Amino acid sequence: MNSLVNKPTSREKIWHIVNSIPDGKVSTYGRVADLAGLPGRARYVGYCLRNCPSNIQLDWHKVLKSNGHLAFTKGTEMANRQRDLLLSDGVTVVNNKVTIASFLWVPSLPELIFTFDY
DNA sequence: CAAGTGACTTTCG
DNA sequence: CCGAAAGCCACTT
Repeated sequence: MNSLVNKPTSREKIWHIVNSIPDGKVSTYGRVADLAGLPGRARYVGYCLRNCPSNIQLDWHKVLKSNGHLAFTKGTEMANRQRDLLLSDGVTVVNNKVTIASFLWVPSLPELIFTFDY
């Protein structure tokens, strides 16, 4: 069946998944890639977050490394910004790191499917 | 077209 | 826990 809308590009899929992460939850580069249908493309997720148009709103701060660490070196301006955004979402950040076991977003299949609006 | 570059991940010591 | 190595792939030079 024909779709009425254009196919999203890979980076649009990534942005969509990132913005689907609920407040108070986090995900990882690798998982975002998987959920966007781009397995093995964790580095590309990082690329897309760094190079996103400044006019779109993106919850980039909810994306962490696979071990829960922020992607930025502790103490850097970006790390501090990300920490503050996470804290204001209710996510605990200790030593530049989030306890993945407590805050990882694990959507059910229906929840994932309905992140897409038709 | 070849080579360098990552907001990455996993494995191994 | 830390670092190195290898795998990864889009993008830039």
